[in-house]
Amino acid sequence: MTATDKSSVPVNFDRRYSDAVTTEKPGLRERTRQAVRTQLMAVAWGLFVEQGYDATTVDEIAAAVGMSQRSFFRYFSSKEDVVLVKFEAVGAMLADVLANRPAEEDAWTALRRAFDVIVGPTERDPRHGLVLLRITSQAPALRARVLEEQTNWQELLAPLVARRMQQPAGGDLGPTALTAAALACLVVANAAWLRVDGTEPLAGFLDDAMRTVRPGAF
Amino acid sequence: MTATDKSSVPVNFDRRYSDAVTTEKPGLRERTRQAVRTQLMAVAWGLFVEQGYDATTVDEIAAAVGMSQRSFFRYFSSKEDVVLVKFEAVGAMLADVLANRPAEEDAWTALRRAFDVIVGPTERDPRHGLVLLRITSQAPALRARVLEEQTNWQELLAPLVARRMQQPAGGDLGPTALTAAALACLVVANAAWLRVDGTEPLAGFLDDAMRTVRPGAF
DNA sequence: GACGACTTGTCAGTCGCTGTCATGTTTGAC
DNA sequence: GTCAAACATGACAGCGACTGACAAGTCGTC
Repeated sequence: MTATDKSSVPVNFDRRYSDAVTTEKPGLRERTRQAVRTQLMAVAWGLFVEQGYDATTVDEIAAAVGMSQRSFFRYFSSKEDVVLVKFEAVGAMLADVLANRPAEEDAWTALRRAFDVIVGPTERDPRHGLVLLRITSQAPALRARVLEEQTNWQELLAPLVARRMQQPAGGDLGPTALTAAALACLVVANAAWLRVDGTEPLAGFLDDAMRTVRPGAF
Repeated sequence: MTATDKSSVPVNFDRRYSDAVTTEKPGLRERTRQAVRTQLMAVAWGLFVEQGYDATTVDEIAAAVGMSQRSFFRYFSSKEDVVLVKFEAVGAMLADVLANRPAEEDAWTALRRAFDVIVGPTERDPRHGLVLLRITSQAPALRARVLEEQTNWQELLAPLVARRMQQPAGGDLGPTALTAAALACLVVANAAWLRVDGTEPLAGFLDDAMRTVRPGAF
């Protein structure tokens, strides 16, 4: 996925924030840490689905994996974070796909194709995506945070979009705006898809939305 | 920004029908309540500007107006609410202006013109808008909530946008998407404007953003 | 085997927020 | 004018998210 590092960082030196993708040689400690994190997420997710996000306390989650509440917060910076990490990964994937789209493809089409990273899985099995959307839409604070996370995607994608647009003037506002518009379409499409409980393909909604905003594109 | 409410209605309009209809008018109690609310907002705002949103506790705000913390929460449902009410008013104003734009104006242009409700005041005096943006961007949870509030605007505006678009098919997804895209442009423009500290006109940023998303419009 | 890096639990405390109860104070009916 | 219902407030207790500090382990390395 990311071509960042495999050995550039000293083995055990302040790894607290580094957990983007599962690397292969992070050392035993880091791997157990990842394992705990994963387990924590799984358990938390189960509880969220079962009884709702708000109704689930951090104490419960911690107890369910047999650790103290304090330790939970050593793995996740907040309760919201447990959900948000799922979205952070998506941002990186979007950027990756977008960067590898054919150079001659126009920005809007490339964005649409990048979104296939999200659309694809929902067609193979919509359940996971639906659960994710349902949980995030039930708690207002969480919903808000997800929205904010998507503006982070914006910053990731905008530079890649800029490369596909020929307008050196005007700063990077144009590319950012176009990216933001595309992401807005994604959000709208997701909402529509959730509203019909995934019974109609997400791709259709997304196409509708993006074609309406830019008629004539793809 | 300042919500000069329905002051167009004569002061003692309901006086003569007061016993015939259930009073929708302020009434003394409701007016003192509004007064307290306003004072609370003013004081809170001062503290936010002075020492930051996160660094200001609800206890402080309450003490500054001489009431208990408990009573603060009888006027605002949350600390965030003190800031958010400023945005709720804007949504209504946008809808109002949009509804009154000439019917033959296309949707995108009408949206741009509606945004003048926001842009206008920033040209007369950018300070208020800048402070608002600065406060809301410094606290992540708050920023997220503002973003969410803007999706509420979306629901307000989308039906009005729909009327300006000729495509009965496809449900209301198209209008919603277009509205969301326009709002995304607004957000992006605001961010750019904040980044230059208001030294360049917001209108320019907004025009750039919206023209990039829909070339050829207005 | 000892040292240092790392992890954990416990405890105490802050802050946002809520329910409840016991006081006034206001309002509206009689 | 009186009185009861309606409302506003403060005080108190409590929950849940989150944090800092400390002490007690665990584990890899030299």
